[in-house]
Amino acid sequence: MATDLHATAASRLREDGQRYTPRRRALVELLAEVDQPCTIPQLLELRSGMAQSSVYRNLAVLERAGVVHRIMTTDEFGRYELAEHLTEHHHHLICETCGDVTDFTLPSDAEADLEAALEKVARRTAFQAQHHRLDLVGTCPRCS
Amino acid sequence: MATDLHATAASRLREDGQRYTPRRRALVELLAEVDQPCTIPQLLELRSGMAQSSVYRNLAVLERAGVVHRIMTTDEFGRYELAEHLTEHHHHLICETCGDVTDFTLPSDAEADLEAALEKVARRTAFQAQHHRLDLVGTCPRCS
DNA sequence: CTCAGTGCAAAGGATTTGCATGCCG
DNA sequence: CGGCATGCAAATCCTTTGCACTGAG
Repeated sequence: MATDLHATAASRLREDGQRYTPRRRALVELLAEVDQPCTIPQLLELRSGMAQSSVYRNLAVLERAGVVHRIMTTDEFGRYELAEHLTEHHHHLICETCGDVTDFTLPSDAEADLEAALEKVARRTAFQAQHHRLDLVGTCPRCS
Repeated sequence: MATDLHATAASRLREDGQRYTPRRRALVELLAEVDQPCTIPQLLELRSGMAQSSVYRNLAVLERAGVVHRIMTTDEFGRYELAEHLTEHHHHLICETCGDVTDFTLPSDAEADLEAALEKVARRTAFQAQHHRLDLVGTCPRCS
């Protein structure tokens, strides 16, 4: 599992002409452990000792290689999570109070229906869709 | 139509203890005309003569009053659109190349199915959902 | 006269970049 | 050796804020 994760990450980076350095490995490991989208400050706190600029730079490299994904929620902070190739297709619960983001999945039939509907929209509008994004915005249990 | 728009905006502001000033009216008018989420630089260009700080401040006031809505896409720019009370429920096509955002709606049955599925998720996770957000991310016709 | 709204300029804060150093190939 | 990765510090860029001024009630 964890081996697969790093092997895949390494191979993606290699294809992009990049190395899988210890810092990059550490970031991937961290994101896998936390299992929810993280801000850079959070990552820095969890693994102090890494320069802030290195975190930004390495996450940018990992994103270009398709290993991680950057999401924007409702605030200004970018959040990073492992790319869906390394996890599974999911959506987000966004708490407007504390900013926390957690994952959820839709029953596969609902997901399939949604995809079919979006497919039609893309065709109708001549939009080249790469992926969709579905979030619930509100208040998480801890904040309500 | 346009009368309704301004009347509603004015009343919402009044309830919030705010006035419907010429600048605020101009912003609402602009957003209604453009009919797609706009960045502050775009608004400034369309209606030069307004101080940048006034645009930021007035949009913040309008947002608190529920007249406009601020969305984040994939970049750092906040984008504003009229609140759904003043338009209709819709979703977004986000172009990763040019950053442009356009609206689309789902067939009402698909929308209803989606809402039912999300309702279940909210109950299951004890998350107080205020609204949902669905976007297609990809490349717009002009950029592809 | 009072107080919110406005413009201008400066401050904030997340993110990026320049540069010197260190390390892997 | 050569070149990318890293740390540190300075620079950027969107956004917010302080302050003096103006205008409506």
